[in-house]
Amino acid sequence: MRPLTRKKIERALLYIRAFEGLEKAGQAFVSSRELAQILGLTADQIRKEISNFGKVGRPRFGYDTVRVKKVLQDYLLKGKTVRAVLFGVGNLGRAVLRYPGFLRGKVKFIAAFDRDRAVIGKSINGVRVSPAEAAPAVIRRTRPDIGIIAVPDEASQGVANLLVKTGIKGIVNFAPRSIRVPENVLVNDIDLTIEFLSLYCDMRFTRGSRTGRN
Amino acid sequence: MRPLTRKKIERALLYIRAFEGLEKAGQAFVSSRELAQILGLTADQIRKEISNFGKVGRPRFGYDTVRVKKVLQDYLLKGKTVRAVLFGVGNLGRAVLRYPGFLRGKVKFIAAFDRDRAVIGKSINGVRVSPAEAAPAVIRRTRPDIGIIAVPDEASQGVANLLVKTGIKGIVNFAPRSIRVPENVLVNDIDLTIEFLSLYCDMRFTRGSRTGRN
DNA sequence: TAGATTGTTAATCGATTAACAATC
DNA sequence: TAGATTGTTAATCGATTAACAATC
Repeated sequence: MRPLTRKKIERALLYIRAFEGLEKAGQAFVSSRELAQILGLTADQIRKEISNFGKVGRPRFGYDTVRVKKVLQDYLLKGKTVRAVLFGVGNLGRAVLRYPGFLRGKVKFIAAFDRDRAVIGKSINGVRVSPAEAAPAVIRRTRPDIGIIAVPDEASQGVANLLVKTGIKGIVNFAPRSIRVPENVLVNDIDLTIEFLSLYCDMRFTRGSRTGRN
Repeated sequence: MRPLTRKKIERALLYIRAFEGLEKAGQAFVSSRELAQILGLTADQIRKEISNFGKVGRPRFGYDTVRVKKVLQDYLLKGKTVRAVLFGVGNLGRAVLRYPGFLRGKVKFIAAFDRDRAVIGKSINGVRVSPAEAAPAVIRRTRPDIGIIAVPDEASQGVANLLVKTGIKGIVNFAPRSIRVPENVLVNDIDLTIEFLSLYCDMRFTRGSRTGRN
């Protein structure tokens, strides 16, 4: 199997999410056509993409929600939980720590850091906030998978440098400023302003409709 | 000029962001090579994409940060501010209302709605929280451009239906569940779990590096 | 068997990369 | 003028759509 692109990974995770919902609703099988309806994609695309993971569907029946979900999960996550550390416990940082989707999901925060005395020492959703200076030692000891940057713009590059230095290989960056990292570190930028504005611009350019980020 | 794809719109907004930063730093010109460094893209790509907007660069000098920023902004936003309404004033909703990037940016919240008595009537960052029942009337009167869904999963489709009924044509959906909308309504899904997990999966598949969502 | 639905191959489309001629 | 940097054309690559043969 060829290494998946980011886009294919995202969509595979979307399928997992859909299978989970169907499983919870007690639906044992789903056709590519029904999945397409649910996700706002085309049946062709779904069949093609799921077939990346083997012949997991059954003609005449569709996909076994429980089984295929498991196949995708095993391939993408191998049962692992993604362990994350957060920098910046402001409004956005707190919302991330309290985000209910991570509970069902496979993301777990193992530490949070801030420079503000007012939040240091507090626990948010079970995660203790430590002073930023403690970060290198904590990270070297606990070996998290990814780091989340939710600090003000000006501080983002500094945090990125720190994360890189401690050996972190993946960063989610909520700060609306590009950070520089070495070749072998992956960054996922989430800029809320761009997310909102791009939708609006797209509305004014597009004829038909498109859903999601596709 | 052909209608831009979502991806090209997003990148144009990224260029605007970069030009703003350079302008603020007092830099009058920037080359495609330097921009590429800053944004983690290639110079070729940047030149090609900016040339969509006309011959706005100067050989030997590069791009006039102030002027080119203005060209892109005029084309994409025509000086407009995007007026948004929020549904769901939980942790994530509050973080969105207080997000500092929107101030500099072109996004303005004109109303927020919730079902929880505890938050109704409060003002968050200058935006008053109204009961969900008031939404249709407020939206019909104030005509916002986009609606933001930050309610629990189970309520997301209901809010989407309400938004569609009032004539909203663009929705940012933070709920980790796909919503169904008519063809002519655009949805931008932001699922934090998928954002985090896709980065992690990508780390485990990728050889080299890639930045952002490209 | 007949029919529905998958898996796969071919065709189209858009995005990225590479190369170079145009230009200040 | 010489040289650097843009704008544009051509080549490659990946993603999407369409069509259909394989399969239960």
